[in-house]
Amino acid sequence: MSKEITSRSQDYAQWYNDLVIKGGLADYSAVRGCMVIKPYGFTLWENMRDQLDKMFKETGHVNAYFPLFVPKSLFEAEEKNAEGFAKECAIVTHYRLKNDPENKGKLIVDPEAKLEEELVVRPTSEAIIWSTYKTWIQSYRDLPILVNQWANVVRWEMRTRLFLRTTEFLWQEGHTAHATQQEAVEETVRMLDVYADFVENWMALPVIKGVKTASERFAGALDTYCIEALMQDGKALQAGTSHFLGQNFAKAFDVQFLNKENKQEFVWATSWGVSTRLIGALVMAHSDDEGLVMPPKIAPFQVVVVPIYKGDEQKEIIDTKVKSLLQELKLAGIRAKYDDNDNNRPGWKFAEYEKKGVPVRIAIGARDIENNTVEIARRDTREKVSVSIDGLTIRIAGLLDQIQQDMFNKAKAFREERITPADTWDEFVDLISNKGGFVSAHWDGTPETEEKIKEQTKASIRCIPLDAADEQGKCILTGNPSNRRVLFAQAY
RNA sequence: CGGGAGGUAGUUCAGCCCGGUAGAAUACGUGGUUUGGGACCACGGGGUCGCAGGUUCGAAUCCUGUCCUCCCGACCA
Repeated sequence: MSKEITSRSQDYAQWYNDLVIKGGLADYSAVRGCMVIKPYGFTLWENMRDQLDKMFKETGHVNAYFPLFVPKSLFEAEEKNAEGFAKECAIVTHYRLKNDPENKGKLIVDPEAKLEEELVVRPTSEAIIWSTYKTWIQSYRDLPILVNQWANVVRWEMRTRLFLRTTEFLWQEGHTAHATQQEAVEETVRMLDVYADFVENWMALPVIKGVKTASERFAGALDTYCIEALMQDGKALQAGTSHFLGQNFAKAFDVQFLNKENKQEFVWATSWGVSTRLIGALVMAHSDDEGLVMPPKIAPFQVVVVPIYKGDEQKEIIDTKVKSLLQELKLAGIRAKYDDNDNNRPGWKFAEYEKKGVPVRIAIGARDIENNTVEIARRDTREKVSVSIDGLTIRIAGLLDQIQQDMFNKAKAFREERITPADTWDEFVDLISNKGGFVSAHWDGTPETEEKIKEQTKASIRCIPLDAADEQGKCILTGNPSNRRVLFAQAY
């Protein structure tokens, strides 16, 4: 990698950190690799969570909650899954502290309180959930089980980044059990579609649906489906995954049911998840140098109203106007905030809410009262217009829709611009290192080739797109035959 | 776990090379003037300089050790 790109990516990391921290979403915590999600960031997460939860319920799922701790013996039951996560597990070995006899006021782990069996802090919940499902399932009449849980998980990563890769993170994980393979595959694809729908229509972020190659597959899955998004620095980000687990977990945990023919069968499984990483995707995809840009549909505040006044008299008149305006906005289902804090001046507030990415700002001052107008500024384009206060709510509602749509279109145009076909190795290398984005190229289907390409270019196969057309071609590296193109990119 | 940078006021950092009364900006508190793109004045509170040793009359500064953080790499959602 060239020096220039290295420094550019360093700048990008700085830009990203500033956005997250100064935008008020999150901050570093005192705990290694963990972050504090601040109220503004958590409200965003809640909005995302509520919508996803609604979509899960619309597709027949229910929520439940399983333990944080997984006994090691359960964890190791599904071999591939255990192996895949073994290197990044936090483990509870003791259950008690005691006073340090040699160091007053300090505590040490009580060696007497060693656990007979260590507890793994879940990096994912397949093991604990499937050991439970065993007790829930006897007959085909118990199927399907369509359960989701909202939870935290812990993965002891070497290096962390706010939202994108923290030691502890929040997510949802769906775990379903089915009587047939076909049903399970359908479920896997259905949930991938739900994710794509959510990310595109609520987060205004276009994604590519695809299947992972064997080496990128979830540990223990037969197939991993994914949605891949493109960030503004040209790197790809896996935004969500949906796994077809086959009968692996059923066999590992001995989950069988009696079918209609009175025969024992292993159940078929899926799991799927998205995490607070989506917030990282949102930040990297939409923000500009002024700060965050929130898609209206999930923005913590959709509208902020800033009063501009001299003296209490003007303030009172504005207050009255704004009060009825806020009421109207609320009735229309628009999340609005009135910032009449007297400690900060309007200019300060303008800058502040731009950093936070509030989609629409309404400024109202004495001049406006006189003319029966307000000033509307949209965050995404930073355009300002003065409009009549009559019919404002309808105008704002329309504007929010427009912003949502425009943000999606902008992100999509950016991505389309950066899906480039490559037919020779030189072309491929040039595109990956200089242009970035997705490079669509032929691959011979072997893990060895995939690995070599990754070593040489740092680009991995992000996915085999679901809509990839059959096309005869030659592998970009080996020249061996291939019958469709896959998408390569450098990734987070 | 390798490479780099860093730990000094709530925050961002200067001071360190060349040892000698701990600083700036910003944030915070009080009072006042302000308010259409990050206001200004006055006064004020706030730091055992990451931690532990060592050298020295004297250490933020030099030496040794140690812990932690960030960035890059490896690993990964």
